[in-house]
Amino acid sequence: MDRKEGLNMEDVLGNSSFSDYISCSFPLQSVFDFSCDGETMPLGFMELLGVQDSNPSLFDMAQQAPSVTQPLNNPCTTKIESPAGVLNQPATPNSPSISSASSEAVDDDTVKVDDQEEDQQKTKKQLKPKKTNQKRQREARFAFMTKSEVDHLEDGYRWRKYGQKAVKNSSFPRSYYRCTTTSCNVKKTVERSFSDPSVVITTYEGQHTHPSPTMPRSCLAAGAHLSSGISAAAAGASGFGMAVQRTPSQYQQPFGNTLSPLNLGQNGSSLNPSFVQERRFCSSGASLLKDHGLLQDIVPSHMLKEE
DNA sequence: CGGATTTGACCGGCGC
DNA sequence: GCGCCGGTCAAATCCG
Repeated sequence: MDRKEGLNMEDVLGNSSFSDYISCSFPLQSVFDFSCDGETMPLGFMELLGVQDSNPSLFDMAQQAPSVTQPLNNPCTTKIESPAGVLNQPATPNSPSISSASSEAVDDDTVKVDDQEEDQQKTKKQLKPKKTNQKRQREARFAFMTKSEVDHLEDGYRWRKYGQKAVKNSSFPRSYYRCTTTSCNVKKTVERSFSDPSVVITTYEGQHTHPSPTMPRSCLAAGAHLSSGISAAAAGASGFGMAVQRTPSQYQQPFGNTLSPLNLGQNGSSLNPSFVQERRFCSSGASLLKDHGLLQDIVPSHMLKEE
């Protein structure tokens, strides 16, 4: 839709893939690296990403954190690229462009959507006259990369695929998903990196208006407990605090537990650190694996048995 | 049978 | 103005 975003993406990527971009373009830009093997706690991706507007945590820390750069396919590693870094902007994690843009995008849209959607759905069914004047405003987007063999990663929410398109400059199609919960207009697109087919690029758009159907409170607490202030603040403040991006280890290449979030922001220049949180299951994180009750919600039972 | 997925058509925005 | 492209719709199909 917004060509701009496509262009932004392309601007960001150039002719290369996200992975190239991530691993090459900003090797020294604020990168979180949470290793499961070392002393570092396996900080859940969820917690890392669940950052909202005025919340300083993630991107603030992204700027302050020591830049530990590791190869993309470092085992059991979560990387978060600072959006500021991503766009090669001055390190101003709390800059107005970040917070204002994100809140605007979110708040505006949630209001508009109600309004427009009604309108829209009435009219659309009669041969889609669609919106007239108003440019459609898009929700803030947030993309990240996951090294995974499966395209559609479980994230605790239920998604319905509503489209698939071939992507220019890529031999892999892009899939479009929408949250199945009524009144929740979160969307996500999933595509594979052209240059590195093992990398899945997931782009979320919008905010869930409901808790994750598979996310128990205890997990949130546990997540907050596991990680320090960053996660607690992040999970609490985020509209997506309840969202869970799970990446069942059994889906992934043993060496490929890599997630590289990219915040695309509302228009590419402003960044919205809203949302998705990822809870990852590292082989060493036995405690995290205990909650089979949860797992059963999102992981087919036969997979659990295989563990 | 109901829900999810597939897939071709359609639409709007943007660049040339 | 035109063509390209991303995003969405919706009928057809699949699947449990």
